[in-house]
Amino acid sequence: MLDRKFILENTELVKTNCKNRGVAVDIDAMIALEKLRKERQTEVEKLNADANAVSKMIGQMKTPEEKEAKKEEGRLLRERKNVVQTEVDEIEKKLDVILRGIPNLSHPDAPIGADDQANLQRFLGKTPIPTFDFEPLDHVQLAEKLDLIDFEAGARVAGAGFYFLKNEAVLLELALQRYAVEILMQAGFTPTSTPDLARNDVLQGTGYIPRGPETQIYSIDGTDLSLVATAEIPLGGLMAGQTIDAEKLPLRLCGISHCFRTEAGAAGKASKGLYRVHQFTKVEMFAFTLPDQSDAMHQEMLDLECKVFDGLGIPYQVVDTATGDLGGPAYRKFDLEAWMPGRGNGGQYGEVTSTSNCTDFQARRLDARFRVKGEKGTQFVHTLNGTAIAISRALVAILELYQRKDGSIEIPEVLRPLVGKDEIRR
RNA sequence: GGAGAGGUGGCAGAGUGGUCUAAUGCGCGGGUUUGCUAAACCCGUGAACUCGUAAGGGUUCCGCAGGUUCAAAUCCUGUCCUCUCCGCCA
Repeated sequence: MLDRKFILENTELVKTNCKNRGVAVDIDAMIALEKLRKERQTEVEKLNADANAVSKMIGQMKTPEEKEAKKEEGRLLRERKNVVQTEVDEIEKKLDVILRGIPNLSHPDAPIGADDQANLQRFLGKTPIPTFDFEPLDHVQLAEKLDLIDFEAGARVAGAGFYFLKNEAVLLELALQRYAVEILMQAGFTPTSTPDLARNDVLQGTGYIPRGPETQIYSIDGTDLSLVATAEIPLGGLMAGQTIDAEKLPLRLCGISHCFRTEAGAAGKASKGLYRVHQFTKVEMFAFTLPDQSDAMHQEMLDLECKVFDGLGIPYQVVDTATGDLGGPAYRKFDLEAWMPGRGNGGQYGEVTSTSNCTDFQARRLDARFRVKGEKGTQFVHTLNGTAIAISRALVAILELYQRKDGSIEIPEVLRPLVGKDEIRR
């Protein structure tokens, strides 16, 4: 959510930004509403002051008749106040809807445009794309052969999009978490394992919308809880409503959680096997920073993501996401797309991480502030998030990249001590 | 899950319908006194929004949301959280 005052003072900038992001919002309607709200609010305050004055007088009235007359006067004033107040509340609601639809500002260096492939700045990781002297299998075939994933059992138990990891896939899942957390701890991130459910107001604070036709979120019937789509949700909620000492910033956290996504409308897409599933495990970075620290923190998160994937020997490209593809909260977003030999026809890049600088957009909704010692007042913190490792997609890349001609799979070197094996073979 | 108690400023803690503009203490900031420090004494001390060039003013906030009333920290309802006891449980 953007600051109202900011929108009023920078109308053209906000309009241009909405256009760049492909979001249609009627800023002029919002400004008109805001003006109307102010007028009505002043009216409410006047009526309120008058009514309070009457209330004070009631105590001093001598005769019951005088008291009754004053009470009546007060009643009338309150009634009128309530009418105008209701009007104010309604305007406020409308304003809120518009305000929540306005996306964050965009980083000046973020490529402008809607088609995300056109003018992106990219760079590649350390590992070159491998060539195979045989026809590589995709991860579904590999997992079948080596008894690593049971999609059918997953479907029987929970429906399509669910799966059982088995055997070395489980060891890989554990190892990948340990590996990622180790790197993050060395970088000063406090590891957490988060609730997998969160209150709906926390979801909304982080910019996720529970319920509704477009939602990606599973909600628990009869409660105001939802399954989290990422640890970003509970980690953002961690500081909701809090005021942090500026000295404690930046605050680096990482969370291990299960992630649940309905993937509504995703059916039929290139989403075979583990690539697009309803549940997976993820290690997520999250940071609360001072406003002037967030750009550097964003770079730090990107560097860590690269470190994770360079370490695993996975080839990838970094994408500086174009404005039209940023979503609501992000000011700038970098994605890592790993090379997946079994994807598409002869291999394709597939998104494996995403790191966003949300500036104060989430913080405003979450009401997460900081205070500088000795200074008056508070300001909103900046929040950032980034995937350290999403197990399901990392598994796709690892299984497909590390397959050998004889059908076995080599374990990436950094994971060997954690898995306790060099290869997967039957 | 059952029974009970409770949520008030940075903290502790008073306040049970109208001078609450929230007592008091601690903490914190400043000052006086003073070889130094401490003590003592004095003054000040929350946040959000908003008006004003400023000095300063206004509105809202007693977990949260509703309700009753001319008037709510105070009464009522719901809800969240905390604590104690019982039950259940990995």
